[in-house]
Amino acid sequence: MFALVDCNNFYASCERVFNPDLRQKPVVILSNNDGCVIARSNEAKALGIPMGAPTYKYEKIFKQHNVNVFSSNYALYGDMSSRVMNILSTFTPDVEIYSIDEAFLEFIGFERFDMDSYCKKIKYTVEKSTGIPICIGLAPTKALSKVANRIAKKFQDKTGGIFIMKDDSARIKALKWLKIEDVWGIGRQHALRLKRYNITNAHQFSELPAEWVRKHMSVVGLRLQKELQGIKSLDLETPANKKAIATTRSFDKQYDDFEYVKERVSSFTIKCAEKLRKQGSCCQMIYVFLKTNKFRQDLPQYQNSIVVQVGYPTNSSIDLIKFAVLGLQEIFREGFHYKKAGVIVMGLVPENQRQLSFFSGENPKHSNLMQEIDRMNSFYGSGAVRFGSQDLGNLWKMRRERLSGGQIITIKG
DNA sequence: TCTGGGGTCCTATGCCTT
DNA sequence: TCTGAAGGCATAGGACCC
Repeated sequence: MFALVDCNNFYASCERVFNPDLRQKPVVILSNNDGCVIARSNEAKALGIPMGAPTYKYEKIFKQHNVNVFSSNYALYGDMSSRVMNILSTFTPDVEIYSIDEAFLEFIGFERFDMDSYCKKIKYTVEKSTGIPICIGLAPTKALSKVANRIAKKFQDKTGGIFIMKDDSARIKALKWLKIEDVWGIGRQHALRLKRYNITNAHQFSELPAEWVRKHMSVVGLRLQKELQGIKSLDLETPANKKAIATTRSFDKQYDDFEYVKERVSSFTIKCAEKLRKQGSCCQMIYVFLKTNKFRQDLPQYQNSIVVQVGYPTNSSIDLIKFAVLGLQEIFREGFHYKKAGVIVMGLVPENQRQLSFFSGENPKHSNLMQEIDRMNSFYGSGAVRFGSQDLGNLWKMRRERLSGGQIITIKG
């Protein structure tokens, strides 16, 4: 059996842990740059504030209904998330952390357990120790546990936040209830196509001929279909090292100056290099892109990207900046107002397995230097040590005007 | 004025080698 | 030596997730 444990309105719930006055009140959390709404409490949902709503369009509604609006505070949410995950792992050794607010639990050898009361115990323990409310869906496969979780959450009054798909008739009833566009793994495009064939719920999808699903939705769709039929096709995934690492941001304003964009790209590259070293990886390619503001169709539009082959595996910030700026010079065009740029490092190999080249390679001194920089940044705070290409005057800041006072208290040992 | 960020997997295509 | 089939690899793009 698989359980999907999902934290309710996670970011909003985190803010409430640190400020209990927010209970029963509408709360929304904004994206980076305070651009749009990325999390809402139930009260905010009831006001009709949709996911992804642009902040500026909803300011009036926020004011009208005294909505508590917060900039996102990922350090806080990450810390709360690991507290929840730690507790979950005391209930079964088989846990897959699926996202910041969700985990799959597998129960092998629990046949004699009363899963009803076991799930209640999980829910009670998490909520009591962290203050974060959760819902649990239990079913024979991962995809079905997603469905069960949805039911647990949707009908909380009846389910108490826990739903167990006990037999096949429960499975069929649940799938008939679930709209096709709400099935995990079926996005907008697939939902549109399925509806054209009069497939409107998950049960109809599960009954489609396998060849049709294979043809139109590839092996991914086929696996999903089997899962919904109750045939296990997905296992818990063990955490692997990342295959690509990205740092991309929208700017606070539009910029047309090369030096400004260069500073941003350098900073993104440094961030990527830090993430590489943290994971113990080196990259062999670096992808740089930039684009104008797609929402300003009245202005000339331009976007471009480039993959720069580094030639040797490295995680040296110094080297990577060099290559990223070379790439940027290739794609930058004068006369456009840029709104977003990003850096993605790819072709990752483990640091200790890199092939050294005779003719080119990282300066051996870099490794020690980077270690020292990472150490100082971790001690004095991120950004304590900067590179010449970065904005030394700290001119650029992400807009985070509505940060809550939530503090993380870490007790070591 | 103001619309997020970071990932994964799969397929199609073209080129090269066997 | 030529030819076609088959397989490997890189790349781009689409679809999905949170």
